[in-house]
Amino acid sequence: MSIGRLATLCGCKVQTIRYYEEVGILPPARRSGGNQRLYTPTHGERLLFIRHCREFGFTIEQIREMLLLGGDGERSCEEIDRIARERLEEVKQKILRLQGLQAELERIITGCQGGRVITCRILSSLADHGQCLHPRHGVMDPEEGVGN
Amino acid sequence: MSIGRLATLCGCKVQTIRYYEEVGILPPARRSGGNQRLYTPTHGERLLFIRHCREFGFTIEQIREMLLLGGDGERSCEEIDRIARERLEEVKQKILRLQGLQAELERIITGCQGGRVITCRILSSLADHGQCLHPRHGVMDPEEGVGN
DNA sequence: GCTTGCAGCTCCAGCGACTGGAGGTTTTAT
DNA sequence: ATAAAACCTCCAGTCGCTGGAGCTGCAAGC
Repeated sequence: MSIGRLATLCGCKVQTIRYYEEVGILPPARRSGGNQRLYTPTHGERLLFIRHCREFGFTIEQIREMLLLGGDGERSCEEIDRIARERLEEVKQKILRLQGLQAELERIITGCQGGRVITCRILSSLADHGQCLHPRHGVMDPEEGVGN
Repeated sequence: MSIGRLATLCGCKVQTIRYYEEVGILPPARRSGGNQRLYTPTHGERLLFIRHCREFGFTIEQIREMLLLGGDGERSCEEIDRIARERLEEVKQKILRLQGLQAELERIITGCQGGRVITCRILSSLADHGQCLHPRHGVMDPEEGVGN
């Protein structure tokens, strides 16, 4: 199977597949006489696993670890469980964070009565920390705004 | 006011301030004889506005636009309102997205009974698209997992 | 006046997970 | 045989910082 076909089947880009090979989570493919990659269904399965993990927001390092742990079928799945639970915790935290943000944004947008910029409550809310109701000011995570 | 003092007051790093100057959202400061930046309270206000916006997840480009629009006090605040509402919509979408993720992660974690890796339901769920209940498979945004 | 040490300066590389492009080669279809 | 599409490698760019190297400025204590 060519790299293009694999990309189509797995719903990702050709460059992404080469990137996964480069960072070592997808094993190098056999090459044709003209140096083109030839993939097996096994590669396809692994790539689908990787893509699915990425959709859940696992990092490449977490995926690498899971693939390593998954390689030994007799090993306890404790560690896999831990990684997944860690990710779940992150997701929950981020939801809370965003819900706070949503409330605050709604508050400042509601304040704006649609006049001129000089009296705009959105701008003044953003300018003035005194008006800020935000609970964890300045300690955001790097994916959603400022990370300190 | 030195750059270090400004950084302390605004709760950000010295490098961040220099970065904002470099990308043109914070005007260059007057320099001392020894070429060190000297800031005024006006700079401080602007920096606080920027930091506050960043905590809400506005991009540098959105902040640039808001600063530009805010510069003319007589202008209608329609555009500011639009930018803020766009951001609110993004936040709402991301919350929905993450809630789906949370449900799915909880489902696959619950499936794992803590045996050996070879029978681990977390791994098989991640490997098998057939088991995937995820609604918007493969169309995630770049901040939370895969973006296509 | 001299040293010490922190704070500042510029320039550049790196983060994560890709993405896109240049410039060349191979495969495939007509 | 030829043209188009797909492939190859290598490198730069994305975003918003962050950290480091290697230098200079400045205030305080002796």
